[in-house]
Amino acid sequence: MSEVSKEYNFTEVENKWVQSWDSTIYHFDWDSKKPQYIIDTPPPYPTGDFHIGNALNWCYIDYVARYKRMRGYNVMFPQGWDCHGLPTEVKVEQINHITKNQVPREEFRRLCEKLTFEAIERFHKSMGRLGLSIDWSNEYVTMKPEYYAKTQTSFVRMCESGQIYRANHPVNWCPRCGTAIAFAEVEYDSRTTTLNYMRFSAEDGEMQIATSRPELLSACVAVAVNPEDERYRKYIGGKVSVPLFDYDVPVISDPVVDTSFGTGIVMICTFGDRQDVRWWMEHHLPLRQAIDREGMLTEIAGPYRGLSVSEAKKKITQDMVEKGIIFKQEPLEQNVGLCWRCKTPIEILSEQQWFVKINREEIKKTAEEIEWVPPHMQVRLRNWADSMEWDWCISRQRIFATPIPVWYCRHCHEPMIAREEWLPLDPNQTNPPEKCKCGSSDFVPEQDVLDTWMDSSISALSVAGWPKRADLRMPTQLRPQGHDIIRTWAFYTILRTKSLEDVRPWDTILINGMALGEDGHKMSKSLNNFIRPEEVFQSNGADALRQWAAMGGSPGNDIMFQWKEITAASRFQQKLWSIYRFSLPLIAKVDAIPGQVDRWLLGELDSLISKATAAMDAFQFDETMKAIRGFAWEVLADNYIELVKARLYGPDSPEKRAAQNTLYTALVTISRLMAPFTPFISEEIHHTLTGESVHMQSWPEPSGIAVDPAGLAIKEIAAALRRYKAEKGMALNCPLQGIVVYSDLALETVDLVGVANSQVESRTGIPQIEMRPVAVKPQMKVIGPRFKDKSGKIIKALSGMDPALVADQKARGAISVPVDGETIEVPEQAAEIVVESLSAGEAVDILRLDRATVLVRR
RNA sequence: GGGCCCGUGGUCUAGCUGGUUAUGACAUCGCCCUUACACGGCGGGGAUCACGCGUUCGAAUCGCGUCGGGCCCA
Repeated sequence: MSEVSKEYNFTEVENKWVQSWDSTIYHFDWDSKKPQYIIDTPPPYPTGDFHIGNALNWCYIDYVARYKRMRGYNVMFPQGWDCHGLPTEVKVEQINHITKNQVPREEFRRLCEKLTFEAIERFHKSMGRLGLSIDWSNEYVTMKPEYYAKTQTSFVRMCESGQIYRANHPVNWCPRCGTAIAFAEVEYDSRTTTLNYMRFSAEDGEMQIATSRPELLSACVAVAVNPEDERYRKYIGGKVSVPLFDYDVPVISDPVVDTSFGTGIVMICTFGDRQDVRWWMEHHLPLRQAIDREGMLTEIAGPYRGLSVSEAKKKITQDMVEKGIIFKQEPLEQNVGLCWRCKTPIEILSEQQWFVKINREEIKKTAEEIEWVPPHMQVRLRNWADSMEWDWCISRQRIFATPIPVWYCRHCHEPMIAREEWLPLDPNQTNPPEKCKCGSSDFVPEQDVLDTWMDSSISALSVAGWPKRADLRMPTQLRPQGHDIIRTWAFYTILRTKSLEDVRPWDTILINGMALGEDGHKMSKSLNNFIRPEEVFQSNGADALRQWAAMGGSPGNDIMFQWKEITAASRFQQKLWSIYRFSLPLIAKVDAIPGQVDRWLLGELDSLISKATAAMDAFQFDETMKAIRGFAWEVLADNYIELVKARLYGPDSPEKRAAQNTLYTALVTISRLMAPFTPFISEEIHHTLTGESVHMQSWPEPSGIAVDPAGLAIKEIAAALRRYKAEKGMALNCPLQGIVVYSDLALETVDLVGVANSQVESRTGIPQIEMRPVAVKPQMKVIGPRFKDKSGKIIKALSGMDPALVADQKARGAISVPVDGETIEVPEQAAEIVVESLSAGEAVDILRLDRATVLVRR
């Protein structure tokens, strides 16, 4: 018991508990009668580094999980791993010095899996060190057959219900990666290109058009002008000839054409940009594909066939300048779409791909059924939904991903979609056990694979038991995630859950901000503001990092990482440790009747519990921690302990036992309130005091004790005496000649004697000194609502009245205020009187407090 | 060009269903080693709450506008 170290040794304590905790207490109980609280935890991409941002996300989830468990919920805090994806493929190629086409598909996939498993292991270690209460019995790994069977099942079911289809449709295409990508994977960057002015010959005269993409000339399918544009009205409905390639295209009109851009005439190609796609669909134009999957020009480009886009651009421009077709060039600032992965400019190609239908209205409606924390984040999802123009392209031309369970009949070309009972499967490894409708059993496998978001967008369903469990636990209760993936993960999850099971995925979505570096920029290796959680574990421990995550800012806002916050957290832990170290040999869990000061402390503790509970229910972790810190530091340590020290050090008595028990209660309660935030130090304290794990306890309930005003008065007197001594330059333990406290609350003196180290006399009534009202202080919140627009005048009049007169009237219950010649009666609460005391030459100093007056003999 | 968010002492931050003494941390200044803690205690200084207009008896808080910053998108 007396072996408590002076300094809190976080390394020793945290390592001890990491090793001895039993993680099965965090397992979800599928048969429990308690209300369920299932968390749809983000499955991170494990091949990356474990960084502060990950830690922040998980801290938020862990606070909620631990709190809800303590509140009596059957909590599932599962963890998944979103494995598939191009970054892993690239890494495997680098590590093994191969390209994916040099080894068999299966072999390449195996290499990717190996790398991923190793990465997951590293994450496990860091997560354990962070003290997360994860339910590892519900871990999922998207690259494992038992998970991707679910992805495939979802694909098959959505095909059956017509929500997934295969079609020739424009897609965003990365020529370098050789794959289709979704809008969510397109980044934008501004580049300077050239705007070329060129001549097209029309039936009567010529039309001058401006384009930044002359290499797409052979893909030109129409020329458009604004119907309001007087200059070109006569051409509408006619034809023009495409130069160099010499074929006719129609001149159409469309109000979207910007008359002030270039010449006001636009060349429509299939496809230069998204606007081209819109026009192409609206005006039912033909398709002329001039670029192939490798980013080379096709045969319709004639002599330019086989050139890359940039080579073709150079060559065509040069030829047209020489022939006088291009007559003017100017620089143009333009935003171009890039592949998020390799930053190559994307092209829009028309491709045979698989698509998921997007029902914007249904998604937005479902989003409304979900509670968004903070609420404005829902707007981002709505805006994103409204900006979607085509369906979600889900096929990818990659290897490390969930295979699309489809074959094509070599004879009739009909697709054969796998049956659910055949899953999981890779069509490249197995043939369908059935013949095609046409009778043939000769099939070509689908080589494309599914977008990785197809895996992770069923996370909520998966953790809730889909598709096997008869008692599907949908909706889940909480989705915690960052605001950066609202348009992807949140959007796709809502879409898929609604499509597959016609329910919302979650009751609540809690959005966290990004972790910023100390320079205020998003934490990244390239900016060199990158902090590893391990650094903090080493220097200050996991509890300190967890406190930073809670206190750094309110949820939804970006949170800057700051070492000084970590230091402040450590100091608080040290403070708590000192309180604990002081208390341990003195406290006891005994029956005792609390005195005034004890009831003040217990009342404050009650209000702390209420405050913390309300804040936790609203996911306000910063408020909760702040309230706990404030209580432990100011209320408990600096005031209560200082007041009761004399009792605790003194001989056994009912008063001593009351202090012992009160302090014990406060410490146990604080350790429980802090358990969700700082699981290690809370456990150390709680376990030593009670012999039980804090993580098996329930959340504290208020005991219904109100703050005792007498106790509060004593605390204020003690503070005033400390201040008095400080001002007089006395040591704090310097005895005073004698103290008399006057208060109607009949104050107990036991603690005041100790804290002042002096004789204390307690009297009721008012001391024999003169008190003079010197000013009137109008109370706006009383006057304002009652007298509305007259308030200003009343306030002015009140302030100008004789303070003695007002004090007199106030004592009688109402105050008459002269305003504009009439007299208005205001209630006595409308004014406070500022009083000055006159010591009248007496040999005492007077300390005037709200609840007491203190005379100190000089 | 559009949407969303933000702009509070030197720095970071809370408050923002309107009520006059604006929260906390770090930093800073003065005093104090008081039998848990100097990683501590006590006391102090420091903010026209970005700017302008408006609503209101009253605005950090509500509305409009301007400027500055961030994120997402076109």
